[in-house]
Amino acid sequence: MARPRAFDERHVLERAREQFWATGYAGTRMDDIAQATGLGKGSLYGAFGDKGKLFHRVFGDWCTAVVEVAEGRLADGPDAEAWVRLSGYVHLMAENTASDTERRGCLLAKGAAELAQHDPTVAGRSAETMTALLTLLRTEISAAQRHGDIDSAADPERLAALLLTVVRGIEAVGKAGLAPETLRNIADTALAVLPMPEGKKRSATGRGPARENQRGAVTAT
Amino acid sequence: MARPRAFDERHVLERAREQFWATGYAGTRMDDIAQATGLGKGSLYGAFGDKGKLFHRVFGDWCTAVVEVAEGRLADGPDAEAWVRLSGYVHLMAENTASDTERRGCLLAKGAAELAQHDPTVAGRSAETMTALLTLLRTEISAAQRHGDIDSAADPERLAALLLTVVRGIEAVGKAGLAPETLRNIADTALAVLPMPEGKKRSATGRGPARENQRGAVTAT
DNA sequence: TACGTTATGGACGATCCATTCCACAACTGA
DNA sequence: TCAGTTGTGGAATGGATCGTCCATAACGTA
Repeated sequence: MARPRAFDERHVLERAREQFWATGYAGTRMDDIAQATGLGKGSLYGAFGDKGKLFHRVFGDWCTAVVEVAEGRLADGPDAEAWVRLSGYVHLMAENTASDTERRGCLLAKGAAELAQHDPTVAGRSAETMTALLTLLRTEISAAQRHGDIDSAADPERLAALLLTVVRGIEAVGKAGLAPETLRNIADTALAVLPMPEGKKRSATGRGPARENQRGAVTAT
Repeated sequence: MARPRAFDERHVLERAREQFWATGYAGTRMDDIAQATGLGKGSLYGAFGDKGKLFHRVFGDWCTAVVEVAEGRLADGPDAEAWVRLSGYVHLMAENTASDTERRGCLLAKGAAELAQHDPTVAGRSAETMTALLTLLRTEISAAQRHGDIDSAADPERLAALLLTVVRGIEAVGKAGLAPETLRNIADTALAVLPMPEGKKRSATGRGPARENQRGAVTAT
């Protein structure tokens, strides 16, 4: 019927994401994206609308990825391993920030900081993402409570909010300049202070389980 | 000797801060600032250099204020009240974010998110600020430990990093859209999970002490 | 009071950037 | 092979924005 597209949409979105991630919304020019993707401006605008729509697309995909990473590690499996999943997730998030040597931070945080105040779409999407993460964490905490790894007297909703705050906070203080090793320690400490059931004991200063290797994989934070 | 300035520098910096705070660095125009302050561009540039220098000035002042707020509440007073000071500070920070109805967030977080990656001045200043806060929190935690309000087996350095992360994290999740009441709960929960000495007991879900009124005062977050 | 110096503020120039436009290319169905 | 449709890329456009310039104003000093 007509000339087919010569580019892969996913690929273009990836490149666009890199740009927005690196330089923020206002800081990236459409020319940058055109150059980074190899597309002409005509194709770019024809396929994605305008700069705002393109960012919303990228931002939305990122939020989806953030939740998917969490879903891949939380709220699925036997109660006996809930604690391991939970601490694995928190450590993973800390590791992501700690190994972000370029200090790009997280596109979710960056986008929200820059645009949430004036852009309802961004504000809404980031709020959705937060509540989704909250739900996953709460579910996992409840599981850990059933298995006796967390004091069942504690309110899982509140602990989930605390953990989410710590995870997002690690990102924030990391961007603000705290050392990578400090960030990893924070994750350990946060897990260590979660209330244990009577009898069991975890040291508040103790190190967490061995952390997994990161191998430079870029994971949505 | 010459014509004196017709404006108050502090006042101008305040207005400039409002602008940067509301719309970020890239998002504010020098014309906006000129209009907001009533100054002409000539005066503005004559007095502050260029946009970058003006922002650095505003950002630096903000960082100073953030530390001063903390200094005004922490690390000064008898050990017996250390815990009260600590929880007062954490609650104050949460309240600031919770009552930030305009969703402006914190200029420190916003500026760091937007510029730290490419602007060494901003990066350095925000890092300094974090370590200053860390020191204040550590001092206060040590005091609380001496008085027996926090388990002395815990590493004050680590607990301080955790609390700082929670405070900054509250700002982040607040900007991302969590409800004000949730933010206040997070502060309570974070304080509740701090390790108590053997024998004493705090409930992980218990509410903190009554929170002070905020009266709409704008405090550096 | 006259002069040198600094402040003022608005017009101006130069640049940057999002978006549009257009001539041309690639493809399909008739 | 031709016509119709959609994709392509780069030039052009129009508006926005940073920073400068300059004629003038306000002050201290001689």
